Amino acid sequence: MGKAAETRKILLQKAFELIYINGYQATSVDDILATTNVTKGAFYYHFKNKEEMGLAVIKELMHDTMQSQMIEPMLSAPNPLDIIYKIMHDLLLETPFLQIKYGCPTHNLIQEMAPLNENFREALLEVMASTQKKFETALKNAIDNRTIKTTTNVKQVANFIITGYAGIRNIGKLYTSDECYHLYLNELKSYLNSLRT
Amino acid sequence: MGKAAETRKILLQKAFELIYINGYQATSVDDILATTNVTKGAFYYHFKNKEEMGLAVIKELMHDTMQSQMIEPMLSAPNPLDIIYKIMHDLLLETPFLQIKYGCPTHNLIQEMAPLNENFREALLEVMASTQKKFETALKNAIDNRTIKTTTNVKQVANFIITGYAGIRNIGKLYTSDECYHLYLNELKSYLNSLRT
DNA sequence: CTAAAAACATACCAATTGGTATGTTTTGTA
DNA sequence: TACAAAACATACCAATTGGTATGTTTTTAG
Repeated sequence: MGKAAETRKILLQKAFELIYINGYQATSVDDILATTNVTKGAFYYHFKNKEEMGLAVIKELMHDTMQSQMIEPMLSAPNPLDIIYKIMHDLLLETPFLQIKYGCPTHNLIQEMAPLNENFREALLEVMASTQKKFETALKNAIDNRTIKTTTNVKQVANFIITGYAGIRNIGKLYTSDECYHLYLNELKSYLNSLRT
Repeated sequence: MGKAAETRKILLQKAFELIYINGYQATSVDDILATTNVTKGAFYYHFKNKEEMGLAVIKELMHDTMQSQMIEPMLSAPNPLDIIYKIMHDLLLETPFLQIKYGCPTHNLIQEMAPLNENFREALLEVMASTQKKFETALKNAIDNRTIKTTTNVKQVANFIITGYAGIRNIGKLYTSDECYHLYLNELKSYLNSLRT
């Protein structure tokens, strides 16, 4: 990677981290510059404005992260239902970067920016649409496996599962322990079992 | 209500609406003043600072609204399970003030403010804790009714249901139609049925 | 090596922010 | 009615914001 591309990557990475903690609007360009030792000239050389940078964070960083966090486990699936549970479990309890207090970067951004900015909404929609597709594929496999009922509405169930994750990342912010995560995971397991043949 | 109390109420109500649309941090005191024809002097007579006003919105407005939207339907419950579904249905599809695009005021504030400000977190936790208690009571009634399994973990199920609502209010922001709400409600119905004896 | 383009650095700016200082008006009460 | 306190109004301020103008340095291509 060239030096310029490196600078750009550093900016995106640090912006991502700050946005995760403080939100997009509350993260100032100056904040990003202060924590990267990059200057304003460099920033506005790489990005037309703050919005373009924010969109690049979604399209170039979050999209790929989401994919690698979903695709890889989803492919090596002996039992799709167990894998779905494991993904949720690992995402909630075994991913140190993601903290209960700060929730999920993607759903934070959806909550804050989707209503405010159409470009953000569309970029985030793409991230979530491709994630949902992965779940739907896993569920189709589970149908073929005869693991779950053939009458299962895979789109509906995938939507329900993702919705639950988005929700617990929200509710979790109210608490100071991971108890509610465990509570959620237990009931998720029951729910997933209710799908079985 | 005295005139001063009226002014205070107007400020809280308009602040609530603006915060719902734009978020707490993005809603400036000047915005609130401009849309209420109240002056800055009056604002800072009624509230020590912006934070105190925000907390008053939660404690004096949102808490009561949430209660009346939950308690009343929850009490007149012939079948608790059906009532839970109806509450969700009405909240999502029959409450004009709440728009898909802007989600739910409470969960918006949780997402934005809980990690940033301990006072907000605690105030919001109280709102959600009392809401969850209502659901737990309804579920206990459903157990006594023999509607749902006696082995049901009411706390866990209540948490799961609320979590789903928080989630769909988040995911819904990505879309321009209420299709995903219907999708969610359909699967919620299936899930609730899976709880039955 | 050299010129031009890419990459970065510095200094600045107008607008907006939450908040304050210092008033004036209104209201309750003796 | 008198007067003090409550309620409100106006003018200001320092800090922060995203962004720009105008540089200098570093790469790259011929």
